[in-house]
Order: sequence, then C-alpha cells, then structure tokens
Amino acid sequence: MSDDERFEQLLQFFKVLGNKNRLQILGLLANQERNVGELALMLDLKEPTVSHHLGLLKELGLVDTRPEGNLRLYRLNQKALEKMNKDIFSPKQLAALVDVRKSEETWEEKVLKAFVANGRLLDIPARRKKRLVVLTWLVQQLDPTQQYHELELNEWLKQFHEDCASLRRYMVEEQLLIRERNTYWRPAFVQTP
Amino acid sequence: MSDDERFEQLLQFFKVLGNKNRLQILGLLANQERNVGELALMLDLKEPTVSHHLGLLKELGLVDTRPEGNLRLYRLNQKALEKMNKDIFSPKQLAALVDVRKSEETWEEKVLKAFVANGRLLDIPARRKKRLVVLTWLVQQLDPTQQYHELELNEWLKQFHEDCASLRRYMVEEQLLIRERNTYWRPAFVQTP
DNA sequence: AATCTATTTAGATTTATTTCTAATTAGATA
DNA sequence: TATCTAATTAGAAATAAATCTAAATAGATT
Repeated sequence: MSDDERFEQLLQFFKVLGNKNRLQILGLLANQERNVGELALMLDLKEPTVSHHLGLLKELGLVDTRPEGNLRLYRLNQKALEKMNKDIFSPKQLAALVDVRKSEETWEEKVLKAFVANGRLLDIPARRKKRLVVLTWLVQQLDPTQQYHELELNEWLKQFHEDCASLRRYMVEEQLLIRERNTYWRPAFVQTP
Repeated sequence: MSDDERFEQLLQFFKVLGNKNRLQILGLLANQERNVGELALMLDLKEPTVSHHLGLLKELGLVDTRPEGNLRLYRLNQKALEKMNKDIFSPKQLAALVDVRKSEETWEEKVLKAFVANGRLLDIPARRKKRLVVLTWLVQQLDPTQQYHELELNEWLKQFHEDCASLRRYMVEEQLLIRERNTYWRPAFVQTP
C-alpha cells in the first residue's frame, strides 16, 4: 500500500468516526447487534440517515451485517477495530504519511509562484527565507561566465522589479553575487539555501 | 472523567484528525517544527486558515508552540499523541461510552412518542416489538381491579384508535388482557416485555 | 402471484465546516 | 516611539456533510 493510500485510509477512518451519531452507533453495536429501525429510534433519526451512517462504517469494515427474517442485523467487527488501532496511528506511521522531500521541493516552487507573475516580481519578499528563494531564482538566470557593470546589471534587474538597487544589495549581502568596484559576477559555486 | 465527557473528547479527537489539511499538518510537524507562514505555503492555504487548524490541534494538546524572533514555531507533541493512542479507542472503552440502560429506557419512550400524539394512536405499529410497547402503555391505563364488557372496552379503546377490534385482539394475543366470554380484565401481574 | 416489511437509493434541504478577506494584536526592529 | 512582520480574530462566502422525504428494491409472508 502506498503512502498516499495509507494517508487516505487513515483520513477516512478519522472522518467516519468523527461524527456523533456514528460513534454512538459503534458504541451501541459494541453491546449487542441491532437493526436499522432500532438504531433509528434510539438515536432519534430516520432510517435512511442511519442506513447512510452504517454504510460508511461498513465501507471501513467496522461493522458487519447478517439477515434475520425481514431484518438486517448489524454488529461491530471488533477484530477490524483492534486492527485499526494497532496498525495506524503511531507517531512513526504518522510521520511517514507526508513525503517530506516532496513537500520541501514544492515549497520553493510555491514561494516563486506567490511572488512572480509573468516573469516579473510582484514584491521583494520581506522574510529572508522567502527572499533567498527569489534571489536564487534570479541569479541563476545570469550567465555565470560573464561579468556585469553596475548599470548593466541594474537594467537587467529592472526587467524583474523597479527596485533594482535593493535586489542588487540583497544579492551581494547573501553572496549570491560577488562585487568588486563597479563590476559584479556569479561565484563559482552557488550554494542553494 | 464522566462517560459523557470521555465521549465528547473522543469525538472531538476524531473530528479534528478527520480533516486532510490538519492531518497533513501533523505529518509535517512530526518531521520538524514550522511556523504558520511556512505551513500555509506548503499546504497552499492562507495564514488565517492554518492558524485556525493549529488552534484546533492545540486545544487537543497535539501541538505546542514556542516563540522565536518574530515567529511562532509549532511542533508536534508526541507524548500527547501516544497517550491518546493508548488511552482511548479500545473496544471496551468504546462500549463503555454508551450508557446502555439509559438508551434502553428511552427506546420505549421514543416508540411511544412516534406512535402517540395528543393521547391518540397515529397507527398501530406493525412491528411486534413496537406494538408491544404501545399495547402495554394502553393496558396500563385500565383499572386492574375492574372487569370490562366487550362493548365497554371497545368504546374505551376508540379513544385511542378507530380500529378497536385489532387493539383488543392484539392485547388478548399478547396476554396483556384476559378474556372470558364477553368480559375482559387485566391479569394480576403484567409482565413488561 | 400479490402484499407487506425493512432497508436502501436518489435527490433536495438544512446544517456544519472550511476557507477567505479585512481588521486587529503582539512582538521585534529601526 | 514609530514601523514592520507574523499571527490571530471577526465575520462573510464557499464548500462539504448530515438529514430528510419520496421512491425503489429485496426478502419474507400470505
């Protein structure tokens, strides 16, 4: 079973049990088997509503049903409940539910998406961590073999944002760009933050 | 802690975890602590939404928060999670969550409520079990020391339902009423079903 | 076969939850 | 102190879930 499927299953489990009437149904069935009409009376609900709840519980395998005469008796599947309790829901399991690397990768993409539109910067991020993402994205579009005069660099930066001076200053500050007098260039190895 | 409180707590726990984004937050925090803005970017939600989710998780004690600079870092409270897992959610615990006797008592009341309005029967229940509840309720309104002639009994029953003949027949069938020739009376001890 | 009963399905309505925007607060920084 | 940032709160809008009525189904019983 993939992490994705496991996650969905766990989520569905909590969703199904996260309802007052369904939790009560489980409680009632833990004591003795019941038919739909009885449960409806006990919970003060109409039969179709109870039927709907039982359907969800049944999908998860938490209840079984057997026919008796004209009735359908529902009962708790204790085995399934114990299995659920055992299988899922340890901290390790929970941690495994999120593919962290994937999330880390897409985080930067989301920062970019949030601050870049049509190839231009909407804003210079105030938070350093986000700003670094944007600056890195910018600097990687410069030719690493070339040197740039300040005026030349400013023009190029204005493509992205009016405030080219801030951009330039930040880049130097973060050592994404090396400066000597009025000339700028990319360092040999850019460390991605 | 009362059963009622325990039930509510369990329900709330499932409710809170029964949401995709909250479950993902738990997963993310299981790996490392995060601030609200980061989580918002990762989950593609606005800060207030994440803040709301974190609030629910915090109420349950599943996450803690600590300030760092301008940020508030949230982290998973693994202890709390393990405790939850251990405490709640065994079949026995679940069974204890419903006060069965209370439910049994009110079941009859609910049957009556469903079939009686303004002291009259809306219908004679088709299901024997429900019918017994109604018949018992009726017969207990007869004077146990008196004998009734058939015509007299019919008149009395018509207060409750047009079809007095069926009512009378059912009562005799269930031995809630003794018949001899044209005379009826209540047995010495009425066994409640 | 025809009827009756309990249950389920379909679809509409009501209710609860999630999510957002706008405004506020609390804390850090200039 | 004034300003900035991140977070939270309030309240509205959007979305999801629960519940109901009416109709259909499947199984017993006559």
